Amino acid sequence: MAENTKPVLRFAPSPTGMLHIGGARTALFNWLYARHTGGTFLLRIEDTDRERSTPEAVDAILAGMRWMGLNWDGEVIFQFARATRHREVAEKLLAEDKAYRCYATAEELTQMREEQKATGKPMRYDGRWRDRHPGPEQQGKPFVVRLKARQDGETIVHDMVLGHVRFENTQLDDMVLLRSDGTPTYMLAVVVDDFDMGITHVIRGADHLNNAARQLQLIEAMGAPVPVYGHLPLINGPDGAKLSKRHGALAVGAYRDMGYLPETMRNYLLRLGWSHGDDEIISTAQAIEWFNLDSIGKSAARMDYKKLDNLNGHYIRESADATLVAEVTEFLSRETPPRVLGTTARARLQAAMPSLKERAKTLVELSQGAEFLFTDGPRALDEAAAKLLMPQARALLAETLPALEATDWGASDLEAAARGFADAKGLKLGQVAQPLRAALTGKTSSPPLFEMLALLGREESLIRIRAYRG
RNA sequence: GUCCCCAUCGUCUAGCGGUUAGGACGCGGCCCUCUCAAGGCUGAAACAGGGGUUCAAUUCCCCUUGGGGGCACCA
Repeated sequence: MAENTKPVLRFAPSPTGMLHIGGARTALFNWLYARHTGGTFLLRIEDTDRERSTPEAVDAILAGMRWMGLNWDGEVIFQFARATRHREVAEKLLAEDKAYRCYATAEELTQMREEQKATGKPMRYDGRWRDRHPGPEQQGKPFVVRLKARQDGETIVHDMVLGHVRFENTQLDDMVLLRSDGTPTYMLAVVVDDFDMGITHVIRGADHLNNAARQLQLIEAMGAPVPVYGHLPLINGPDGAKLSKRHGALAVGAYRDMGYLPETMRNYLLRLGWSHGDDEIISTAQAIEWFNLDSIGKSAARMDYKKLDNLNGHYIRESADATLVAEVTEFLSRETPPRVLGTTARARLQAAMPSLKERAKTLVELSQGAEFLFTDGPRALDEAAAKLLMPQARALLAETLPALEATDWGASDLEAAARGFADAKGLKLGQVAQPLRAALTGKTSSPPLFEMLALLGREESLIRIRAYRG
Protein backbone atom coordinates (compact mmCIF):
# COMPACT_ATOMS: atom_id res chain seq x y z
CA MET A 1 0.00 0.00 0.00
CA ALA A 2 1.77 3.04 -1.26
CA GLU A 3 -0.16 5.56 0.72
CA ASN A 4 0.38 9.24 1.02
CA THR A 5 2.45 9.58 4.16
CA LYS A 6 1.81 13.29 4.55
CA PRO A 7 -0.63 14.13 7.33
CA VAL A 8 -4.09 15.37 6.45
CA LEU A 9 -5.61 17.71 9.02
CA ARG A 10 -8.89 19.50 9.22
CA PHE A 11 -10.63 22.20 11.19
CA ALA A 12 -14.32 21.42 11.48
CA PRO A 13 -16.36 24.18 13.09
CA SER A 14 -20.12 24.19 13.24
CA PRO A 15 -21.61 27.38 11.83
CA THR A 16 -23.82 28.16 14.78
CA GLY A 17 -21.90 31.21 15.92
CA MET A 18 -18.77 33.25 15.46
CA LEU A 19 -15.28 31.81 15.29
CA HIS A 20 -14.35 32.09 18.93
CA ILE A 21 -10.96 32.13 20.54
CA GLY A 22 -10.97 28.43 21.38
CA GLY A 23 -11.90 27.46 17.86
CA ALA A 24 -9.26 29.80 16.52
CA ARG A 25 -6.60 28.05 18.56
CA THR A 26 -7.78 24.65 17.39
CA ALA A 27 -7.60 25.90 13.81
CA LEU A 28 -4.16 27.36 14.44
CA PHE A 29 -2.76 24.13 15.85
CA ASN A 30 -4.14 22.09 12.96
CA TRP A 31 -2.78 24.60 10.51
CA LEU A 32 0.63 24.73 12.13
CA TYR A 33 0.94 20.99 12.18
CA ALA A 34 -0.07 20.70 8.55
CA ARG A 35 2.37 23.40 7.51
CA HIS A 36 5.10 21.95 9.70
CA THR A 37 4.79 18.52 8.14
CA GLY A 38 4.04 19.65 4.62
CA GLY A 39 0.66 18.01 4.97
CA THR A 40 -2.79 19.19 4.04
CA PHE A 41 -5.10 21.45 6.02
CA LEU A 42 -8.78 21.18 5.15
CA LEU A 43 -11.74 23.22 6.29
CA ARG A 44 -15.03 21.47 6.82
CA ILE A 45 -18.17 23.23 7.91
CA GLU A 46 -20.27 20.97 10.11
CA ASP A 47 -23.70 22.15 9.22
CA THR A 48 -25.74 19.03 9.82
CA ASP A 49 -27.81 20.89 12.38
CA ARG A 50 -30.10 22.66 9.96
CA GLU A 51 -31.92 24.55 12.67
CA ARG A 52 -28.93 26.32 14.12
CA SER A 53 -26.58 26.66 11.17
CA THR A 54 -26.58 30.02 9.44
CA PRO A 55 -24.85 31.44 6.37
CA GLU A 56 -23.81 34.46 8.45
CA ALA A 57 -21.92 32.19 10.78
CA VAL A 58 -20.22 30.51 7.84
CA ASP A 59 -19.10 33.92 6.58
CA ALA A 60 -17.89 34.92 10.03
CA ILE A 61 -15.83 31.75 10.33
CA LEU A 62 -14.26 32.19 6.91
CA ALA A 63 -13.54 35.85 7.63
CA GLY A 64 -12.02 34.92 10.98
CA MET A 65 -9.80 32.29 9.40
CA ARG A 66 -8.62 34.70 6.75
CA TRP A 67 -7.91 37.41 9.27
CA MET A 68 -5.93 34.98 11.39
CA GLY A 69 -3.94 34.14 8.29
CA LEU A 70 -4.91 30.48 8.42
CA ASN A 71 -5.23 29.49 4.81
CA TRP A 72 -6.81 26.14 4.09
CA ASP A 73 -6.16 23.82 1.20
CA GLY A 74 -8.79 23.12 -1.43
CA GLU A 75 -12.43 24.03 -1.31
CA VAL A 76 -14.44 24.42 1.86
CA ILE A 77 -16.38 21.24 2.48
CA PHE A 78 -19.95 21.50 3.65
CA GLN A 79 -20.94 18.47 5.62
CA PHE A 80 -24.65 18.59 4.96
CA ALA A 81 -24.02 18.24 1.24
CA ARG A 82 -22.69 14.78 1.99
CA ALA A 83 -25.78 13.53 3.81
CA THR A 84 -26.54 10.91 1.17
CA ARG A 85 -23.14 9.36 1.66
CA HIS A 86 -23.61 9.37 5.43
CA ARG A 87 -26.96 7.65 5.11
CA GLU A 88 -25.41 5.08 2.83
CA VAL A 89 -22.92 4.12 5.52
CA ALA A 90 -25.69 3.84 8.07
CA GLU A 91 -27.67 1.57 5.75
CA LYS A 92 -24.64 -0.60 5.24
CA LEU A 93 -24.13 -0.91 8.99
CA LEU A 94 -27.79 -1.78 9.32
CA ALA A 95 -27.47 -4.49 6.69
CA GLU A 96 -24.42 -5.89 8.47
CA ASP A 97 -26.29 -5.99 11.76
CA LYS A 98 -23.83 -3.45 13.21
CA ALA A 99 -26.64 -0.99 13.70
CA TYR A 100 -30.34 -1.30 14.50
CA ARG A 101 -33.60 0.60 14.43
CA CYS A 102 -34.78 2.11 17.67
CA TYR A 103 -38.44 3.04 17.96
CA ALA A 104 -38.25 4.64 21.38
CA THR A 105 -39.98 8.03 21.42
CA ALA A 106 -38.45 11.21 22.74
CA GLU A 107 -40.84 11.19 25.70
CA GLU A 108 -39.98 7.62 26.46
CA LEU A 109 -36.27 8.43 26.51
CA THR A 110 -36.74 11.52 28.62
CA GLN A 111 -38.64 9.45 31.13
CA MET A 112 -35.91 6.83 31.07
CA ARG A 113 -33.28 9.44 31.89
CA GLU A 114 -35.32 10.93 34.65
CA GLU A 115 -35.70 7.54 36.25
CA GLN A 116 -32.00 6.92 35.91
CA LYS A 117 -31.22 10.23 37.49
CA ALA A 118 -33.70 9.66 40.31
CA THR A 119 -32.24 6.27 41.12
CA GLY A 120 -28.70 7.57 40.86
CA LYS A 121 -27.88 5.49 37.82
CA PRO A 122 -25.76 6.73 34.96
CA MET A 123 -27.80 8.40 32.28
CA ARG A 124 -27.49 6.28 29.19
CA TYR A 125 -29.64 4.73 26.53
CA ASP A 126 -30.49 1.31 27.90
CA GLY A 127 -30.45 -0.54 24.59
CA ARG A 128 -34.13 -1.43 24.75
CA TRP A 129 -34.36 -1.91 20.99
CA ARG A 130 -30.94 -3.44 20.52
CA ASP A 131 -32.15 -7.00 20.22
CA ARG A 132 -35.82 -6.39 19.74
CA HIS A 133 -37.54 -6.77 16.44
CA PRO A 134 -40.25 -4.32 15.50
CA GLY A 135 -43.76 -5.74 15.77
CA PRO A 136 -46.88 -4.76 13.84
CA GLU A 137 -47.47 -1.76 16.11
CA GLN A 138 -44.15 -0.27 15.00
CA GLN A 139 -45.23 -0.43 11.37
CA GLY A 140 -44.84 3.01 9.80
CA LYS A 141 -43.68 4.52 13.10
CA PRO A 142 -40.62 6.77 13.12
CA PHE A 143 -37.32 5.29 14.23
CA VAL A 144 -33.70 6.28 14.60
CA VAL A 145 -30.75 4.13 13.64
CA ARG A 146 -28.35 3.35 16.46
CA LEU A 147 -24.91 1.81 16.41
CA LYS A 148 -24.78 -1.63 17.97
CA ALA A 149 -21.70 -0.86 19.99
CA ARG A 150 -19.64 -3.47 21.77
CA GLN A 151 -20.67 -3.80 25.37
CA ASP A 152 -17.75 -5.74 26.73
CA GLY A 153 -14.12 -4.73 27.06
CA GLU A 154 -12.88 -1.20 26.81
CA THR A 155 -12.15 1.43 24.25
CA ILE A 156 -8.85 3.23 24.48
CA VAL A 157 -8.25 6.61 22.95
CA HIS A 158 -4.57 6.97 22.18
CA ASP A 159 -4.19 10.69 22.49
CA MET A 160 -1.13 12.70 21.60
CA VAL A 161 -1.67 15.16 24.39
CA LEU A 162 -3.53 13.22 27.05
CA GLY A 163 -1.96 9.80 26.62
CA HIS A 164 -3.98 6.60 26.69
CA VAL A 165 -7.47 7.25 27.94
CA ARG A 166 -9.59 4.19 28.69
CA PHE A 167 -13.33 3.93 28.68
CA GLU A 168 -15.29 0.87 29.77
CA ASN A 169 -17.54 -0.02 26.88
CA THR A 170 -20.36 -0.41 29.35
CA GLN A 171 -20.08 3.34 29.84
CA LEU A 172 -20.72 4.01 26.19
CA ASP A 173 -24.27 3.62 24.99
CA ASP A 174 -25.57 2.99 21.49
CA MET A 175 -25.42 6.36 19.81
CA VAL A 176 -27.82 7.60 17.22
CA LEU A 177 -26.48 7.53 13.68
CA LEU A 178 -29.56 8.56 11.74
CA ARG A 179 -32.30 10.74 13.14
CA SER A 180 -35.94 9.81 12.67
CA ASP A 181 -36.11 12.19 9.72
CA GLY A 182 -33.30 10.26 8.10
CA THR A 183 -30.63 12.94 8.51
CA PRO A 184 -27.21 11.93 9.82
CA THR A 185 -26.03 12.97 13.25
CA TYR A 186 -22.74 14.68 13.92
CA MET A 187 -21.24 11.44 15.22
CA LEU A 188 -21.87 9.62 11.97
CA ALA A 189 -20.98 12.54 9.74
CA VAL A 190 -17.60 13.26 11.38
CA VAL A 191 -16.41 9.70 11.20
CA VAL A 192 -17.55 9.18 7.62
CA ASP A 193 -16.14 12.49 6.47
CA ASP A 194 -12.83 12.03 8.24
CA PHE A 195 -12.57 8.64 6.59
CA ASP A 196 -13.52 9.87 3.13
CA MET A 197 -11.24 12.87 3.38
CA GLY A 198 -8.34 10.72 4.48
CA ILE A 199 -7.87 12.58 7.74
CA THR A 200 -4.82 11.25 9.56
CA HIS A 201 -4.79 13.57 12.58
CA VAL A 202 -7.76 14.80 14.53
CA ILE A 203 -6.79 17.80 16.65
CA ARG A 204 -9.74 19.34 18.42
CA GLY A 205 -10.99 20.62 21.77
CA ALA A 206 -10.94 18.36 24.82
CA ASP A 207 -14.70 18.66 24.98
CA HIS A 208 -14.61 15.98 22.29
CA LEU A 209 -12.56 13.49 24.26
CA ASN A 210 -15.58 11.44 25.29
CA ASN A 211 -16.82 11.54 21.73
CA ALA A 212 -13.56 10.08 20.55
CA ALA A 213 -14.29 6.83 22.36
CA ARG A 214 -17.70 6.57 20.80
CA GLN A 215 -16.40 7.48 17.40
CA LEU A 216 -13.77 4.81 17.76
CA GLN A 217 -16.55 2.24 18.07
CA LEU A 218 -18.06 3.49 14.83
CA ILE A 219 -14.68 3.50 13.14
CA GLU A 220 -14.23 -0.09 14.22
CA ALA A 221 -17.65 -1.05 12.90
CA MET A 222 -16.85 0.59 9.58
CA GLY A 223 -13.46 -1.00 9.43
CA ALA A 224 -11.94 2.43 8.90
CA PRO A 225 -8.39 3.41 9.91
CA VAL A 226 -8.00 5.12 13.27
CA PRO A 227 -6.64 8.66 13.09
CA VAL A 228 -4.11 10.09 15.50
CA TYR A 229 -5.96 12.07 18.14
CA GLY A 230 -4.92 15.20 19.96
CA HIS A 231 -7.43 16.76 22.33
CA LEU A 232 -6.58 20.30 23.32
CA PRO A 233 -7.32 21.51 26.84
CA LEU A 234 -9.97 24.18 26.84
CA ILE A 235 -9.39 27.89 27.30
CA ASN A 236 -11.00 29.51 30.31
CA GLY A 237 -11.82 33.11 31.08
CA PRO A 238 -9.47 35.25 33.21
CA ASP A 239 -11.33 34.06 36.31
CA GLY A 240 -10.79 30.42 35.49
CA ALA A 241 -14.43 29.81 34.75
CA LYS A 242 -15.68 28.73 31.40
CA LEU A 243 -15.12 31.29 28.68
CA SER A 244 -18.43 32.88 27.94
CA LYS A 245 -20.12 35.96 26.59
CA ARG A 246 -19.71 37.40 30.04
CA HIS A 247 -15.99 37.74 29.45
CA GLY A 248 -16.62 39.49 26.18
CA ALA A 249 -14.27 39.29 23.26
CA LEU A 250 -15.16 35.77 22.36
CA ALA A 251 -15.14 36.08 18.61
CA VAL A 252 -11.88 36.69 16.79
CA GLY A 253 -13.57 39.64 15.09
CA ALA A 254 -13.85 41.29 18.49
CA TYR A 255 -10.09 41.10 18.90
CA ARG A 256 -9.63 42.73 15.55
CA ASP A 257 -11.99 45.51 16.61
CA MET A 258 -10.03 45.98 19.81
CA GLY A 259 -6.95 46.61 17.71
CA TYR A 260 -5.01 43.38 18.01
CA LEU A 261 -2.84 42.19 15.16
CA PRO A 262 -3.25 38.74 13.61
CA GLU A 263 0.39 37.92 14.33
CA THR A 264 -0.23 38.76 17.97
CA MET A 265 -3.15 36.38 18.10
CA ARG A 266 -1.17 33.61 16.48
CA ASN A 267 1.72 34.03 18.89
CA TYR A 268 -0.49 34.38 21.95
CA LEU A 269 -2.77 31.46 21.12
CA LEU A 270 0.21 29.31 20.30
CA ARG A 271 1.77 29.92 23.70
CA LEU A 272 -1.54 29.21 25.37
CA GLY A 273 -1.06 25.50 25.69
CA TRP A 274 2.11 24.95 23.73
CA SER A 275 5.68 25.77 24.59
CA HIS A 276 9.17 25.64 23.27
CA GLY A 277 11.49 26.05 26.22
CA ASP A 278 11.65 29.63 27.40
CA ASP A 279 10.65 31.13 24.06
CA GLU A 280 7.86 33.68 24.22
CA ILE A 281 8.11 35.74 21.07
CA ILE A 282 7.63 33.27 18.28
CA SER A 283 7.11 34.39 14.72
CA THR A 284 4.74 32.43 12.56
CA ALA A 285 7.60 31.14 10.42
CA GLN A 286 9.38 30.00 13.54
CA ALA A 287 6.20 28.44 14.86
CA ILE A 288 5.78 26.39 11.69
CA GLU A 289 9.33 25.18 12.03
CA TRP A 290 9.03 24.27 15.70
CA PHE A 291 5.46 23.12 16.13
CA ASN A 292 4.88 19.60 17.31
CA LEU A 293 2.21 17.63 19.09
CA ASP A 294 4.46 16.54 21.95
CA SER A 295 4.81 19.96 23.51
CA ILE A 296 1.12 20.63 23.95
CA GLY A 297 0.22 21.14 27.60
CA LYS A 298 -2.44 19.09 29.34
CA SER A 299 -4.10 21.64 31.55
CA ALA A 300 -6.67 24.28 30.73
CA ALA A 301 -5.37 27.80 30.31
CA ARG A 302 -6.81 31.19 31.12
CA MET A 303 -6.95 34.24 28.95
CA ASP A 304 -4.55 36.93 30.11
CA TYR A 305 -5.33 40.22 28.43
CA LYS A 306 -2.31 41.97 29.93
CA LYS A 307 -0.01 39.54 28.25
CA LEU A 308 -1.97 39.84 25.04
CA ASP A 309 -1.48 43.62 25.22
CA ASN A 310 2.19 43.25 25.83
CA LEU A 311 2.61 40.94 22.85
CA ASN A 312 0.56 43.21 20.65
CA GLY A 313 2.73 46.15 21.64
CA HIS A 314 5.71 44.12 20.57
CA TYR A 315 4.26 43.29 17.18
CA ILE A 316 3.15 46.87 16.63
CA ARG A 317 6.69 48.06 17.30
CA GLU A 318 8.01 45.41 14.94
CA SER A 319 5.64 46.40 12.14
CA ALA A 320 6.80 48.58 9.27
CA ASP A 321 5.62 52.18 9.51
CA ALA A 322 3.82 52.06 6.18
CA THR A 323 1.99 48.90 7.24
CA LEU A 324 0.81 50.57 10.41
CA VAL A 325 -0.33 53.65 8.55
CA ALA A 326 -2.43 51.37 6.38
CA GLU A 327 -3.71 49.49 9.42
CA VAL A 328 -4.71 52.65 11.25
CA THR A 329 -6.34 54.09 8.15
CA GLU A 330 -8.29 50.91 7.64
CA PHE A 331 -9.12 50.71 11.32
CA LEU A 332 -10.52 54.25 11.38
CA SER A 333 -12.58 53.55 8.29
CA ARG A 334 -14.34 50.75 10.16
CA GLU A 335 -15.36 53.04 13.01
CA THR A 336 -18.91 54.28 13.23
CA PRO A 337 -19.11 56.77 11.79
CA PRO A 338 -16.14 55.94 9.55
CA ARG A 339 -13.24 58.36 9.61
CA VAL A 340 -11.24 59.17 6.54
CA LEU A 341 -7.73 60.56 6.74
CA GLY A 342 -6.69 63.27 4.28
CA THR A 343 -3.30 63.32 2.62
CA THR A 344 -1.84 65.71 5.18
CA ALA A 345 -3.01 63.55 8.04
CA ARG A 346 -1.62 60.45 6.42
CA ALA A 347 1.72 62.11 5.74
CA ARG A 348 1.97 63.25 9.35
CA LEU A 349 0.94 59.81 10.57
CA GLN A 350 3.64 58.22 8.49
CA ALA A 351 6.25 60.68 9.67
CA ALA A 352 5.36 60.30 13.31
CA MET A 353 4.90 56.54 13.19
CA PRO A 354 8.36 55.60 14.49
CA SER A 355 7.60 57.49 17.70
CA LEU A 356 3.90 56.69 17.77
CA LYS A 357 4.24 52.93 17.54
CA GLU A 358 6.60 52.89 20.47
CA ARG A 359 3.73 53.96 22.69
CA ALA A 360 0.78 51.83 21.62
CA LYS A 361 -0.39 48.42 22.70
CA THR A 362 -3.30 48.28 20.29
CA LEU A 363 -4.38 49.89 17.06
CA VAL A 364 -6.94 51.76 19.14
CA GLU A 365 -4.22 53.31 21.27
CA LEU A 366 -2.18 54.00 18.17
CA SER A 367 -5.01 55.95 16.56
CA GLN A 368 -5.78 57.79 19.75
CA GLY A 369 -2.17 58.73 20.21
CA ALA A 370 -2.08 60.13 16.69
CA GLU A 371 -5.28 62.12 17.08
CA PHE A 372 -3.51 65.49 17.24
CA LEU A 373 -2.05 64.90 13.79
CA PHE A 374 -5.35 64.36 12.04
CA THR A 375 -6.83 67.85 12.12
CA ASP A 376 -5.53 71.41 12.21
CA GLY A 377 -6.19 74.20 14.66
CA PRO A 378 -6.13 74.63 18.42
CA ARG A 379 -6.59 71.48 20.46
CA ALA A 380 -9.39 70.59 22.81
CA LEU A 381 -7.74 69.75 26.12
CA ASP A 382 -8.28 66.52 27.93
CA GLU A 383 -8.72 66.62 31.70
CA ALA A 384 -5.06 66.36 32.59
CA ALA A 385 -4.02 68.89 29.95
CA ALA A 386 -6.66 71.36 31.13
CA LYS A 387 -5.44 70.99 34.67
CA LEU A 388 -1.91 71.59 33.58
CA LEU A 389 -2.65 74.69 31.54
CA MET A 390 -3.48 76.90 34.50
CA PRO A 391 -2.82 80.66 34.23
CA GLN A 392 0.77 80.32 35.39
CA ALA A 393 1.53 77.75 32.74
CA ARG A 394 -0.15 79.88 30.11
CA ALA A 395 1.96 82.83 31.09
CA LEU A 396 5.04 80.65 30.79
CA LEU A 397 3.85 79.65 27.35
CA ALA A 398 3.77 83.27 26.31
CA GLU A 399 7.25 83.77 27.67
CA THR A 400 8.61 80.72 25.87
CA LEU A 401 7.21 81.67 22.51
CA PRO A 402 9.82 84.25 21.42
CA ALA A 403 12.65 81.79 21.97
CA LEU A 404 10.95 79.24 19.77
CA GLU A 405 9.99 81.75 17.12
CA ALA A 406 13.63 82.75 16.80
CA THR A 407 14.60 79.29 15.58
CA ASP A 408 14.31 77.88 12.08
CA TRP A 409 11.94 75.24 13.56
CA GLY A 410 14.09 72.20 13.36
CA ALA A 411 13.67 69.67 16.16
CA SER A 412 17.14 70.13 17.60
CA ASP A 413 17.01 73.91 17.31
CA LEU A 414 13.67 73.98 19.07
CA GLU A 415 14.99 71.81 21.81
CA ALA A 416 18.10 73.93 22.19
CA ALA A 417 15.96 77.04 22.35
CA ALA A 418 13.69 75.54 24.97
CA ARG A 419 16.64 74.38 27.03
CA GLY A 420 18.24 77.77 26.80
CA PHE A 421 15.06 79.43 27.90
CA ALA A 422 14.58 76.99 30.78
CA ASP A 423 18.15 77.48 31.96
CA ALA A 424 17.78 81.23 31.87
CA LYS A 425 14.62 80.98 33.95
CA GLY A 426 16.14 78.43 36.32
CA LEU A 427 13.55 75.89 35.29
CA LYS A 428 13.78 72.26 34.30
CA LEU A 429 13.13 71.45 30.70
CA GLY A 430 10.05 69.47 31.68
CA GLN A 431 8.44 72.52 33.21
CA VAL A 432 8.73 74.33 29.93
CA ALA A 433 7.92 71.37 27.76
CA GLN A 434 4.75 70.20 29.44
CA PRO A 435 2.66 73.32 28.79
CA LEU A 436 3.86 73.28 25.20
CA ARG A 437 2.90 69.65 24.85
CA ALA A 438 -0.53 70.27 26.31
CA ALA A 439 -1.19 73.11 23.89
CA LEU A 440 0.20 71.24 20.92
CA THR A 441 -1.50 67.89 21.47
CA GLY A 442 -4.25 68.53 23.98
CA LYS A 443 -2.70 65.85 26.15
CA THR A 444 0.00 65.52 28.78
CA SER A 445 1.73 62.67 27.06
CA SER A 446 2.79 62.39 23.47
CA PRO A 447 5.70 61.46 21.26
CA PRO A 448 8.80 63.63 21.79
CA LEU A 449 7.67 67.25 21.83
CA PHE A 450 10.32 68.85 19.66
CA GLU A 451 9.95 66.25 16.97
CA MET A 452 6.23 66.88 16.91
CA LEU A 453 6.69 70.65 16.74
CA ALA A 454 8.97 70.20 13.76
CA LEU A 455 6.62 67.73 12.16
CA LEU A 456 3.57 69.95 12.47
CA GLY A 457 5.53 72.91 11.21
CA ARG A 458 6.00 76.44 12.40
CA GLU A 459 2.67 77.84 11.36
CA GLU A 460 0.41 75.06 12.68
CA SER A 461 2.39 74.75 15.90
CA LEU A 462 2.22 78.46 16.62
CA ILE A 463 -1.53 78.51 16.05
CA ARG A 464 -1.97 75.80 18.65
CA ILE A 465 0.39 77.34 21.19
CA ARG A 466 -0.88 80.87 20.82
CA ALA A 467 -4.41 79.63 21.49
CA TYR A 468 -3.40 78.89 25.07
CA ARG A 469 -0.83 81.55 25.72
CA GLY A 470 -1.62 83.65 28.75
C1' G B 1 -25.39 11.63 40.14
C1' U B 2 -21.94 9.13 36.74
C1' C B 3 -17.75 8.78 33.36
C1' C B 4 -13.37 11.25 31.71
C1' C B 5 -9.43 14.96 31.98
C1' C B 6 -6.34 18.39 34.66
C1' A B 7 -3.22 20.48 39.06
C1' U B 8 4.65 24.49 39.42
C1' C B 9 4.74 32.06 41.21
C1' G B 10 -1.68 36.14 40.52
C1' U B 11 -1.48 34.47 34.94
C1' C B 12 1.05 31.66 30.65
C1' U B 13 4.72 28.13 31.35
C1' A B 14 10.14 25.36 31.59
C1' G B 15 11.25 21.07 34.38
C1' C B 16 10.84 14.85 32.05
C1' G B 17 14.42 11.39 40.30
C1' G B 18 19.51 14.75 42.62
C1' U B 19 18.22 22.34 40.06
C1' U B 20 20.18 28.29 44.39
C1' A B 21 12.86 25.33 40.90
C1' G B 22 14.21 28.85 35.11
C1' G B 23 11.63 32.33 31.65
C1' A B 24 7.50 35.63 30.21
C1' C B 25 3.25 38.95 31.53
C1' G B 26 1.70 41.68 35.63
C1' C B 27 3.44 44.07 40.32
C1' G B 28 7.59 46.97 43.40
C1' G B 29 12.43 49.57 43.19
C1' C B 30 16.51 51.83 40.49
C1' C B 31 18.64 53.79 35.86
C1' C B 32 17.58 56.48 31.29
C1' U B 33 14.40 60.78 30.34
C1' C B 34 10.80 66.97 27.82
C1' U B 35 5.68 63.61 29.06
C1' C B 36 4.09 58.76 28.10
C1' A B 37 6.17 54.61 26.41
C1' A B 38 10.22 51.60 25.01
C1' G B 39 14.84 49.78 26.96
C1' G B 40 18.46 48.20 30.93
C1' C B 41 19.27 46.49 35.98
C1' U B 42 16.86 44.62 40.18
C1' G B 43 13.11 42.72 44.04
C1' A B 44 8.82 40.05 45.91
C1' A B 45 6.14 35.80 44.13
C1' A B 46 4.97 28.74 43.04
C1' C B 47 5.72 22.81 43.28
C1' A B 48 -2.80 22.12 46.52
C1' G B 49 -2.91 18.39 50.94
C1' G B 50 -1.92 13.35 52.72
C1' G B 51 0.06 8.65 52.06
C1' G B 52 3.41 5.41 49.60
C1' U B 53 7.90 3.76 46.00
C1' U B 54 13.12 5.21 46.29
C1' C B 55 19.49 6.43 48.97
C1' A B 56 16.74 10.70 46.92
C1' A B 57 10.74 13.20 45.03
C1' U B 58 8.07 19.13 41.87
C1' U B 59 9.09 14.78 38.91
C1' C B 60 6.57 7.77 39.62
C1' C B 61 1.87 5.35 42.15
C1' C B 62 -2.67 5.85 45.29
C1' C B 63 -6.20 8.80 47.99
C1' U B 64 -8.32 13.61 49.24
C1' U B 65 -9.39 18.41 47.73
C1' G B 66 -10.06 21.83 43.95
C1' G B 67 -11.01 23.08 38.75
C1' G B 68 -12.82 21.59 33.84
C1' G B 69 -15.39 18.54 30.20
C1' G B 70 -18.99 14.74 28.62
C1' C B 71 -23.54 12.06 29.73
C1' A B 72 -29.26 14.85 23.27
C1' C B 73 -32.82 12.46 17.33
C1' C B 74 -26.54 19.75 19.32
C1' A B 75 -22.05 19.87 17.35
